[in-house]
Amino acid sequence: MAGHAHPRATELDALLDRLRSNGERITTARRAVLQELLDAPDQHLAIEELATRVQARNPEIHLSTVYRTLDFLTEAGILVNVHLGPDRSSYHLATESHHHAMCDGCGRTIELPAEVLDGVVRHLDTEFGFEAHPHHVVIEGTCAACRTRS
Amino acid sequence: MAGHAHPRATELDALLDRLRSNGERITTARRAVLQELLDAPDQHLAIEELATRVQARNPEIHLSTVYRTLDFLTEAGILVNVHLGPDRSSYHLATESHHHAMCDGCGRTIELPAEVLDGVVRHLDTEFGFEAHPHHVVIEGTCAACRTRS
DNA sequence: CTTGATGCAAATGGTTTGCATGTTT
DNA sequence: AAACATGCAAACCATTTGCATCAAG
Repeated sequence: MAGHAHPRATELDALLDRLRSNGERITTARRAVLQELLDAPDQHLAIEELATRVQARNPEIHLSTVYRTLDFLTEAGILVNVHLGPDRSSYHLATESHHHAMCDGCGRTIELPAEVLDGVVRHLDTEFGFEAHPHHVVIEGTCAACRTRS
Repeated sequence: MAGHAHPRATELDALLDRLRSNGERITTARRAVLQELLDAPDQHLAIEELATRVQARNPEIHLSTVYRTLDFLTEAGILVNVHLGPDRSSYHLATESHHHAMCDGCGRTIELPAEVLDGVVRHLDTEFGFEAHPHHVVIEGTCAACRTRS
């Protein structure tokens, strides 16, 4: 089949176009940060790790720029910040909302579809009049692998 | 009815007894921190707020001691640390596990019984082999009051 | 008296900011 | 050329730590 040569590049371009059409500028730092996030296996990266990867390819990008870029992209609605715990702030693309099952043992994270909380959302509405719009909720526990291991 | 004079004092004593029986020392700082937490309306306090209240009654207690005390009590299993967001770390008593509905509008928190997540827990087990033990999960949304206001 | 907790002050470290310079449009 | 992003270095600020002193058991 022809015409799907670089899926990552395509995704990146789509994001950059979104910025452009909002009148925002495309810079090396913004491109690099998005690129690394797209390339990351599960697309979740702690700031430190992200900065390391960005700087591996673009040593001129200063850490403060990474922070500013992250803020900018979050503000622009392209990224989302998830708090996996104290000092475990991580960013990923703001695609559909989803949740996280985080293993206490290995620290790994399983992505869960947004629907896993649908029941709870309904419950909160009828019971408390609370209109929940949970994004990136983190649920702790032990993953299958760590479970058998112990 | 006689004999229930100071419920708070009684609760405090129970906690202190727990420490004592573990061979831990009872100090002014520990007593003061627990006292403030017991006195707080919803028993959730950010560190800064907690420290302010503790020092209002015991000016000699240094901020670093508050930190050390919080760590100690958490280690001892008497307190739990909840992360309501970036820079919104708060502590409360480790009674039964429960969860939090946090309003984006007013920042207030509703306490939810642990059971609201039972369905999810079951789901994660059967679906992913993930043994969830969620403590103090935070679900964002809009509370009833803020809902009508807008 | 012994062990461990505290006050204080100094260090730490992640994040933010001011400003001059370089880029994007 | 104008507006904005970046590099750099310095400022910030919550949290931590070393050490001499004090208090609990």
